[in-house]
Amino acid sequence: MENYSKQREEIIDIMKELYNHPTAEEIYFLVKQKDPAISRSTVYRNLKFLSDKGVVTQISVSNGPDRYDYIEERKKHGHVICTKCGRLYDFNYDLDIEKVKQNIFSQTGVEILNDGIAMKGICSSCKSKM
Amino acid sequence: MENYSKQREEIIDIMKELYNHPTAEEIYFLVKQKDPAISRSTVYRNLKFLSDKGVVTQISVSNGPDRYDYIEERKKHGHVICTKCGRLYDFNYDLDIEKVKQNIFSQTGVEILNDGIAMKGICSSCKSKM
DNA sequence: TTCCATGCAAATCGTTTGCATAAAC
DNA sequence: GTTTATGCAAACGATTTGCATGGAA
Repeated sequence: MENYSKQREEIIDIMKELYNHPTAEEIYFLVKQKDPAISRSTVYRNLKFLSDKGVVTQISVSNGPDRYDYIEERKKHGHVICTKCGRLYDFNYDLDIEKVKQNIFSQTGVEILNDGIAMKGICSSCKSKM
Repeated sequence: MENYSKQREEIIDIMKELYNHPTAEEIYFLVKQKDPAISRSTVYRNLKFLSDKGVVTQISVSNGPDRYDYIEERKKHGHVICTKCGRLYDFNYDLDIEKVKQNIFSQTGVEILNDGIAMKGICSSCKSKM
């Protein structure tokens, strides 16, 4: 996995346009509109490749398919998922995040990735229904 | 799902003893040693039930089965996973986490759960191999 | 002309479901 | 007795894999 391919370029192009954390399946259908011959496994293979390369983030959510996010350097952010409705929200990093990262590093030796912050909680609309 | 059952009690008992974020499969085999007749689906059903009830936490990790953690009130902690080797580490909450939670709440309206903090990063041993 | 990526279908993994039986209330 | 939980096996969704073909270096 190092060579150019038309399909990989198409996948990256689509990812750049999307801001809603699409699933592999959603990406597959969108790319398919431009390139009907593309196969599902090419999409999965490339998403894995791209997340290894740090081009996209893979967000694994409970009880559902993984979501993907194109990483823009200028927009570092974390993700929060509502455990009731499954909705995924972005949030921007603040100063305190850096302190938390350092604390975790000193406790565990793990260096948190720039996109590696994911939280679980309950969103306001779900909370109001309880 | 509200009644007592021997199987559910056995699952909870096992969970209380484990501190290594076992998978459903691992829990199944451990309970099976005490109760060979128990079925896999009973384990899955009860883990889901218990995580809905807030007795255990469900931790979803990329490219692998979910992990479960018995929640002890006195030991609130978050989880960090190394994206290279998949090892899962605990870390304890600090003061700054509260500030981060508040910031996220004001940005998104999502209230972070006590066990809802999961991070991704690279652990020291994987980093040294790069 | 060698290596890497693709498309297809089958396989795999983790988990959920339908249904008959058994246990709780 | 009625409800709820279990065990089994089959179904399921998401993802991965083997293999033959096609494209890139």
